[in-house]
Amino acid sequence: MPKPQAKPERKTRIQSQNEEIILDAALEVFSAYGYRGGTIDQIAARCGLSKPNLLYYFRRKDDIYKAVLERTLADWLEPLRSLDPAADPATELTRYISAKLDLTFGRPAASRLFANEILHGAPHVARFLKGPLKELVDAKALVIRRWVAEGKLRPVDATHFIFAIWAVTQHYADFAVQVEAIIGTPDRERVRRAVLDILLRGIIPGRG
Amino acid sequence: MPKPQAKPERKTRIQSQNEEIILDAALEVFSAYGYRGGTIDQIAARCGLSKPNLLYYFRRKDDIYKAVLERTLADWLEPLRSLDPAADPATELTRYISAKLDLTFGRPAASRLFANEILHGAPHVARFLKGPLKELVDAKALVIRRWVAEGKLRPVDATHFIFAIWAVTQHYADFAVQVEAIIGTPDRERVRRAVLDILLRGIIPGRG
DNA sequence: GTCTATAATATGATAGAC
DNA sequence: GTCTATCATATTATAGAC
Repeated sequence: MPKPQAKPERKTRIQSQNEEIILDAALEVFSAYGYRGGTIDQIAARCGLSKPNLLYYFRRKDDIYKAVLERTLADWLEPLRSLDPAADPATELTRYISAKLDLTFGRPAASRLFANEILHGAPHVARFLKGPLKELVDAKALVIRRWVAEGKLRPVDATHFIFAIWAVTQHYADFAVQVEAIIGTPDRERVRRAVLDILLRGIIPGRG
Repeated sequence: MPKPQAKPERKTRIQSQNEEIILDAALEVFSAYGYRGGTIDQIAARCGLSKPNLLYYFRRKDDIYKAVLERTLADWLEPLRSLDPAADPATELTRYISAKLDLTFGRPAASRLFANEILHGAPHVARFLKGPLKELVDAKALVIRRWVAEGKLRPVDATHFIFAIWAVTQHYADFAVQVEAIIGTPDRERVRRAVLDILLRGIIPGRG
């Protein structure tokens, strides 16, 4: 959070704008080097502010990190949240996986920031994982189980299936340098087809 | 590498033993906090050596990190390497995926160390990725394509299928705190069955 | 080989002028 | 709000006694 000056005045446009610039730069730096590895100097340099000026907007390094992390969490839940129980499973799962891949390729830094946070024990988002995330996954696992019960989907371990979707899609952001080392810059449409095929062929009736 | 004293004497048992202890401690520290986040102090404290004493065995922090990373790379390739083209695909892929899961649950710190290294651009293992790893993946993708051509496996994008296996199996180590937040400590056998089912059902003939 | 002490550097954070 | 200068601390790494 930015420090409010004496009186709780409304933010100027300059302020909001600078905060955005800082958070964009912080996302790049923290996702590339980790929390400990990224420095305030780097972030300041990247957005053309002096270090003390940056620290005027965010008093401490930790505040910057929390802000950039929180900004990504909401977006992260959205695709799963919009999984519609009333619609056709094949359509919905295809849409969900495609949306996750769009995030992966469109905002790889956000994926890597989140991956880094989890990888190192989720010190800043433990509450988020055990609260909103768990609730959402539990709810959507129920949706999948209902689809299975209704015969619209072949039997599958719902929660682990969600984990598999996350793992496979985020892989192309989190392990991008490895993917690139092996196949060069991946063709997004080919990735999409391959991933949909691998994840869905076995459980969409009439597709196996 | 440990610094050889004046003459290239053979290592004493104490030396080799201490190096092992140091590398074990370093694996824990670096995998938990990242390269930058882990300190020599932490590693020294964890293995009961003084910091200068530790630096007698490995002159620089970077040397410790490289050593512990290299020690894991060979083991990481082994399961894929042993994929047998002459054997039955269903058996081989089941064995491979199970072996990966055994690594994930048996040595999660090693998985997280590697994940962290890749996540941050693979500064230390770029050559490994473009050399031995790429060669191995290319070779094993050919094996899978042959199986498909022989009708032993349904059509699948071989390389992306290997990526999917990596992603799904390593997820249980790299994102362990997230998994735990959602389902508690996972039951390994259930994970194994779920993962095998999700990854193989669609492409093993007669299993869909 | 192992220790204490310490140098050298990097980095988070603040003081105070403008 | 933004800057220069600087402090305080953490951390890598070394010197030199034992």
